[in-house]
Amino acid sequence: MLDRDRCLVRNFKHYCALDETEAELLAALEKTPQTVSNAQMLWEENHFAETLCVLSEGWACSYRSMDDGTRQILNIFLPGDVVGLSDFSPRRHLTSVAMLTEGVICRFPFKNLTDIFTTSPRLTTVLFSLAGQQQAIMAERLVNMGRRTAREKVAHFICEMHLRLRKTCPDITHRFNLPLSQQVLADVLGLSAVHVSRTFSELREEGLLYRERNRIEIPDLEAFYDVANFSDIYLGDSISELLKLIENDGSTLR
Amino acid sequence: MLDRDRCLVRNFKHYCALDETEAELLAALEKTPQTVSNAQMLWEENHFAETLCVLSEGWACSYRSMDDGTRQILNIFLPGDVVGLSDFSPRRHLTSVAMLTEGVICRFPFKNLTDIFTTSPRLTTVLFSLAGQQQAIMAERLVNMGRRTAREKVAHFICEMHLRLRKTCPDITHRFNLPLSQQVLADVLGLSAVHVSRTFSELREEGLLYRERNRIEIPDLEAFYDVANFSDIYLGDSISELLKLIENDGSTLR
DNA sequence: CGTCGGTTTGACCATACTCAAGGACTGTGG
DNA sequence: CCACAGTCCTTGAGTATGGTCAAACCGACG
Repeated sequence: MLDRDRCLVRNFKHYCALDETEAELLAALEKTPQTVSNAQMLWEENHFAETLCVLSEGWACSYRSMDDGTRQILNIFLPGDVVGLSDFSPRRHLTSVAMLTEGVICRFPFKNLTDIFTTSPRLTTVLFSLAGQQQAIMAERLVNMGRRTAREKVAHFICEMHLRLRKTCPDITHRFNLPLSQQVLADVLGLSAVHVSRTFSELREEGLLYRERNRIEIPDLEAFYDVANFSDIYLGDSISELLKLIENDGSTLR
Repeated sequence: MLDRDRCLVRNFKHYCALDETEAELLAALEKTPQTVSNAQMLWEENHFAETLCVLSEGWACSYRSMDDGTRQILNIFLPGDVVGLSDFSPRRHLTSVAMLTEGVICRFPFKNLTDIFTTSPRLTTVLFSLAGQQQAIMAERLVNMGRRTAREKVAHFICEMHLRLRKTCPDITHRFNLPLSQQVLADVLGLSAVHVSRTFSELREEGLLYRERNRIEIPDLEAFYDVANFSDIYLGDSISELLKLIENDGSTLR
């Protein structure tokens, strides 16, 4: 198995040492890689939820379609993310998920997840934390939608993406690739595509942000974070800290 | 221990049979009941997260404070809810939590949660599902904020509360108590208090919704659900169905 | 070279915000 | 029993942010 097929194992090793059993449990989630094209749907709203999946390569998003034909995007997924964790509770998917670029996904059945619950409390904890992180991202977006101007919304979202990408590619500084059209951004931020365009123009004229095709450039990060009122704590991954808590006093653990 | 002190056990029994060990694990979460007054804070944003808590009686909400003094409420908690599940990942609380009425809470340390992970895969599954449900509610609210008018927002939120309350008090029909001021509703919905007032007036004049103090009356539920574009699937608790899935093929379980 | 998706720009409009004043009700102390 | 403060709600007038519609543009790609 190639390393690029073991996104999750790599990801999790970042948080805690894995023994063989654990590595196997995780690797089991990525046993069925499958290439998918841009805009391909992984599943649809209301359909029976048979599998989750790991996004090994490419970008995806979950969304809800509205009656009037518009949609609200709820989450953007990056390589290494587990997609569908939040759809775990109801047996039907609450959201549709579609690719935003071409990529590689690995579907796996719920059963693998419950296997992890029964076998490894440590992995369970990490999974719980991952779900929590996704929720934190959504909470932040809720704040964004409710209490910020279009300008702040756009800036804040760019900051979020910038930071999330830096976590896996620490060499990113003030330039990065953002394969999202203005229509997609509008669907994320609850704005119209036209207004997103105007907002980009505004930011460009002020020299705060340049965007060309999918290329983003932020000349002065600090100034830009300021526009967005961006605070990064909600993305802080203190999972490893959390695990320490368990291991230190949790003699019952393994 | 009185039954009213074992909110969670009662709640969980709704989903699956509990053996003694499991009941004890859950009861452990409610060992330290504590009465709290209206508006009392359970914890504050950015503070070190030492405990979660079970809300045994009363209503509470989590929120994020903005620089300009306003706030965005993220979640409303009802009796029986576990508060802070989403704050599990980062060691600091990402949101403040305050009571909306007087009530009773039971704080418990993270350790209890990880104990459950190590001991009972079934409870773990249910907890995971509960976290998922809370996320589903937030997702729905995100849709609400991004893609609906003030009128729909207000109506939708009332519907959500109506349904959530009915789950624990099935005798509620078209009248119920909603102890939330218009300012609080505004903070939930990303509107101004003034506009919430106008919206209520509009709905009242159309005979769709009456509100007096904290009393809500919905003369025609179907018509009202229609105004809200409300679909109840996201609140459907299919946890029990999910557990069946585990038990049926999961011979490893217990 | 023409088509297509994505973007830009303008003109106009609507939804919801702000500010401000007044009203209704509750609880308090005289 | 009344005066008062305090909270919550209502209503009006003016404004602003962002939506809609429509046309033109631009670069990619067949």
